[in-house]
Amino acid sequence: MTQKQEHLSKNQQIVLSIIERAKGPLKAYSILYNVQKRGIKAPLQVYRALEKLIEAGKIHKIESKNAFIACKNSDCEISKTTAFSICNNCEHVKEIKNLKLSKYLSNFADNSGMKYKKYNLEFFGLCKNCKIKQ
Amino acid sequence: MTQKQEHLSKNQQIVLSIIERAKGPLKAYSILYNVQKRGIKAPLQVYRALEKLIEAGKIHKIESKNAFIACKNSDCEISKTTAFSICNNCEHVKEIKNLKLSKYLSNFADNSGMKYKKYNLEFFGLCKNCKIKQ
DNA sequence: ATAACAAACGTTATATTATAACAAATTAAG
DNA sequence: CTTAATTTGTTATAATATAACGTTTGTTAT
Repeated sequence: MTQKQEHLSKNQQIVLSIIERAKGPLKAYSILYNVQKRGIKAPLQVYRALEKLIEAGKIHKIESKNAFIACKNSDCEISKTTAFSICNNCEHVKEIKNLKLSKYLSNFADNSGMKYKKYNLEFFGLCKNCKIKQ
Repeated sequence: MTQKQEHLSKNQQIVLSIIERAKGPLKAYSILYNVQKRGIKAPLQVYRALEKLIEAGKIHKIESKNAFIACKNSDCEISKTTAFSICNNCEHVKEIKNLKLSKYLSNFADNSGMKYKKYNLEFFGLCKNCKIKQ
């Protein structure tokens, strides 16, 4: 029962709620714009909250987009292993939850003698909808 | 024999040669600093060269670091599928060339109906050297 | 409760990364 | 050659992210 169920601070809660309500990944300055009515005025306040939320596994950063998305994988406790599918057309992003994939990658070892504790995988392609339309 | 053996322009050659000589990934503004003696004066000249070099598969962007590294996988013709190992301590970055891994990921399909043509995978951990020292 | 410490906050300034817009020069293709 | 496409040079500016500092709030141990 020693869940890392962090208590979230006020700013962290505000930022998280914006990200959770969003349909897709949000950029930091777009978050900032959205939370100004709630008293958060400066970029740094947003970035600090983002940092903590990432540590807590509540959100992930989509590196190729510099954007942030809520974690839907409730069982990835600290979620150091992430995979996303990204549509090149409509920009839709979805976290991939696939046990085989995550096992495969978590156990991956090459001949470098390096053991990996963390990875981030971003797949790109056309989503079902956009494939039809084109 | 229809290799996409692009002719590289002057600026593209200059930027590529800097990246190829480097021991690790280089940041755009560090590249800029390195090529100023060769007549490239502005960020945009560097970014334009980087863009073309990525398209040509000569270099890759390490998204988590906003840095650029030469492609050592001579057989990845356009290299839309990339994997890297990154040491969290010494920051050493190495492109992973592993046929099983690339086959596995290239063939990966989840239930979303999305077919992936491109991916980028970044593994994090401690390299052999840093593991010993700690 | 309160002292001691850690975490979060607010604020200003600034660093870092990346692109827009436009005109001139160079290169490739018919 | 000449037309089209690409690359270049240049200035300005947008977008993303962190440094530094002092204050406030929250936690823990006595």
